[in-house]
Order: sequence, then C-alpha cells, then structure tokens
Amino acid sequence: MAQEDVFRKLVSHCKEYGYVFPSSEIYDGLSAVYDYGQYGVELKNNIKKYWWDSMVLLHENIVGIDSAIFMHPTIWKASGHVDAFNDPLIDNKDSKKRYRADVLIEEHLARIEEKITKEVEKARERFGEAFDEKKFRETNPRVLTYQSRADTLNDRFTQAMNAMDLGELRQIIIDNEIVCPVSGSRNWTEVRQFNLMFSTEVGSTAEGASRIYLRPETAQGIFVNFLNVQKSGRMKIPFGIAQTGKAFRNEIVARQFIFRMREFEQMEMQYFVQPGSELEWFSYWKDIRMKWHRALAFGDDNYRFHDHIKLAHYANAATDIEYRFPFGFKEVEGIHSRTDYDLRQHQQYSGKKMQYFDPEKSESYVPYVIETSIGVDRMFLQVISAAYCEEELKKEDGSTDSRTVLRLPSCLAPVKLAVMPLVKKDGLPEIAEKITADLRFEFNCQYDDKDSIGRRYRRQDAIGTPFCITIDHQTLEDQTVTIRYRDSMIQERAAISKITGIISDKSSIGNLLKTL
RNA sequence: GCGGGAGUAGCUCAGUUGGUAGAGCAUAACCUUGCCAAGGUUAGGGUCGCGGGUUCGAGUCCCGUCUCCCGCUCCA
Repeated sequence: MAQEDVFRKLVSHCKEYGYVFPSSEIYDGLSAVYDYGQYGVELKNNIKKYWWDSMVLLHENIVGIDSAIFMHPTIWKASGHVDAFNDPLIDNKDSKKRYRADVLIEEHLARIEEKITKEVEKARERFGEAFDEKKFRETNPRVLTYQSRADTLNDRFTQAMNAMDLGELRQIIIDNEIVCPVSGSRNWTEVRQFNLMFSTEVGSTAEGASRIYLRPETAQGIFVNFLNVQKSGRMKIPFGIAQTGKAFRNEIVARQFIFRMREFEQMEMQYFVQPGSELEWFSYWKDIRMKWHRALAFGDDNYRFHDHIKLAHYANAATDIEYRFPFGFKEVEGIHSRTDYDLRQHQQYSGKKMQYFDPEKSESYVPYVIETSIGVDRMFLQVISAAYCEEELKKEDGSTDSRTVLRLPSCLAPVKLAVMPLVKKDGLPEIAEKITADLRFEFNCQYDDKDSIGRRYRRQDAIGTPFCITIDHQTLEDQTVTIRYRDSMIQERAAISKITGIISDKSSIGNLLKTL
C-alpha cells in the first residue's frame, strides 16, 4: 500500500538523516529497541520541553518530579501489575491461536460442573418432589465420577498456579484432553510465561538479593510521592504532579518502528481532585490535551478521541487521543479517570494514610486522580510522520522537481537555522561564520558552504530546518541577508541585526504556549 | 510464539545456468558556477546479516541462526 510505502521511507529517512537508528546495529540490532541520533535527540528534547512547560509553567498548581526507575517491589503488588502482567500463555499449533493456559483449564472445569448440573437436573425431573439433591450428588456414580475428576483437576490446577509450574499446566491440559475451541486439536506448544515487567536483582546474592522490577509505568512514582509533594510544596487540591521518564514493558510483540518499544519514555501528569469532581476534571483535561496536540497545526481532523467502553479495573472513565498515522488512527495519549484506586491501594499496602485534609470541606479523604499519559516516542513518531513530506515542485521553465522536506513546527525543529555564504569567496564565508558564531548562543544553528546553494537548501529541508540565512554580495554593502523559509521557499531580506528577533519570534516554544 | 516475505555500500537497488562484487544517489577533497537537487576531476566505503554444509570454487544451492517487514496473537 502507498501509505505503508511512505512509512517505510520515513523509517529510512530517520536513519539516513540522523533521527533514529536501530539499536546495536553493528551487532545485527536488538528487536524493538532504537536509538535517537543527533537530530532525533534534539527533536525529542523539544517535544519534552513543550509538554513540560505546558504543564509546569502554565499551571501554578502543577509541579514536576523525577522519581527513580527502581521502586519497592510491593508497589507493583499494590498497583496490580504483578498479577495483571503475569499470564501463562499457550498456543495451538493448528489454529495458530493463543490462549491463557489458566483460562483454558478454568473453562474445562466449568464444563465438568455443567455436566454435573445437567445430571442433577435430569434426575430432578425424573423423581419430582421426592428428589433429594444432596443425596443424589453423594451417591450417583456418574456424578461422583465427574465430581472427583473436577476435584482432582481443581487441586492440581490450584497447586500448579500457586507454584507457577508451567510444565504442569501444560500436562494438565494434555491429561484432560483439552482441545482448542477453534481447531479442535490437541497440538499444543509449551506454556510460556509472559511477564510484562522486566526484573533484576538488587544486592549481592550472598546477602540475599531481592528481585525488583523496572517500572512498567511512571505513574506509580507519582502516587508514592503524593504525600511528600503535597506536604513539602504546600499543595492544595486540586493539584498535579508531572513527570517524564523511561518505562519498560516486555511486550510480546513490539513493532511498528518506535510506536511500541520495550523501553520507552512517558510524560505523565496525575491530577489530584476532590472525590465526585473527577468527571468534570476528566473532561477539562480532555480539552486541554487535545488543544496541546492541535496547536502543532498538523490538521485538527487528524486527531480524534477514542472513548473506552471496556474500562480498566481502576478507571471510571478513559479516553485516548488518537492521531492518523500512515498506518491508521493510533493512540498517542491516554486520559484516565483513575478514581482513588492507586492511592487507596498504596494506603492499604503501606499502612500509611494517603489522604488530604481539605480545609474547605473540613474533612480528610483519599483524592481522586485524573491521569494524562503520553508516550514521548509515539509523540515523536506522530510529529515526524506528520512532518514528512515528498513534494513535487514546478520549476520556472516548466519542468518538475522534487524535494523531501520535514515540515516540523519551528519550535520543535532540531536545527533552527542554517547560515550559508552564497559563494565561497569575496569574504562572504567570513561574514557567515561570524553570524553563525553570534547566533550559536541563541539557537541550534549550522554553517554550510559546500555545494550549490540549492543543494544546501535541500539538505536543510531534509532535516527540517525552518530557516536559512544566506549571505550574498549585497550583504557587503548594506548588512542585510536573505531569510529563506523552508515551507514556502520564499525569501525575504532582513538586516543582520534583526535575525535573532525574527527567528526567536517564530520558533520559540513560549510563543506556541501562548496559543494554548 | 506461529505463518508469509526480505536482508548485497550511508540510502534505493542490480547481480545471468555457481566462476575474483556493481550502479545511481549520498559522503569527503579540489576546480568551476552561483538563490532552490542531479557541472568536472578524484577518493573513501561492502569478509554480500551471521554460522555451518555441498563444491575445485558460493552473493547465488542446502541447513541452522539472528534481524526487519506484513498478518495472527497480546496490549496497564
């Protein structure tokens, strides 16, 4: 498909122009891990700054933290991740379907129970009023057979689950002749455990190492610091805590370039509110976050909400902000009303009161939480796929020409401007170098005097540089230069002394924030 | 993890029935030109994903393995 084609080209472009490289490439790469290159890191940092400033600078009641990746293991019990992220899975080789082994066994148990119930119901019809169910269950040979089979199975199953004995789970499936609901076959693979959390050991084994996890989300670092921040910052509800940082999930399938990676970066903000007001705040944040995305001017129609119908165990409302990627509408950000689930869980597991005394209401309560959670890498992919553009240009003589241009929002662009002498003589390079040296303190800028001027413009287009300053012979006479705009390719003359003002006006994150 | 496809220079790809590895673009140097890629000269860069096997000889055939892409599965 043409769109997938564009996506493939984008991946190549990212590599060729220093945005994103496959990790460990000289060793054949590492599945679903990528490194950001010299321009990628700048773009990523700018995205993070745009987010951070929109949270922490624009809201006096939102503050940031930076919590550690390692956290107390009990946190992941409290949050539900230890249970929710641990599934024994098995594949049927014929139907190619994957099942949770425990679910298959539970369903089989339910079928046995069903058979017993059927027997009981049949007998009840036969004996009418005189039917003694208890006695029937205790004496009927067929029921007894079923019952003992179910009991044996249940014991074995419980034991296997408690020990997480994967071989035994598979043996149970085989011994009970459990078949695939789709193919009807018993051609099963091994049972594999998919623990979505990475773990490692802290401390030397001699002293008794303990297993800890790499955080699968940054949110818990905020929840466990709720009291610290609230008290030390004298925060009054409603207030928010923002954080950016790496998180890790051992995804079964991690694919689509940097869209789903095993190591990824999140930008999360947890907003603590009065119980009962959470849905109001939920819709408030939906609005704010959508505006933040649309302010980048990639086209309002390319964004939409996707409200969750099936909610996670902790949420009472949830929506995604989706962007129209080359491979379809996909989630970029999630906004969840997490109720008081997390704080309450931590209150229970830690034994500490995770409460706020509200002077207005004169009472203590566990606050409710609205979460906005956005993946930096997804946002990066969103921005760069929206910006990537192959253009056909009409030349003056009627022939056509093409260029590849990254139409990045100026404030996010890695390189803000390139300074180039029109020719490499007559003192023009010296002036250009001086201008570059002066602007270096304000902007990420490049000097280039290699090849024809047109080719230099195209090189800057390919990395998304929004402005090119060209020094020509007129510069020698009146201290003016041309500013060439990436998107329109239009050139304007301006005094050297005005460059800083013009460019910072058009490319500062602050000016974008003012539009929110 | 299963099925299908693919891995040759930074990128896009060619490479015949097995016979010493190529092009375009890109990169670097120099010359020339000068306001929107593709002027000239020269140079660098590949143990053909990796490991075995068959063969006198393997980019090419066989086996294994790794990685990527597509589909299935999974996705707080």
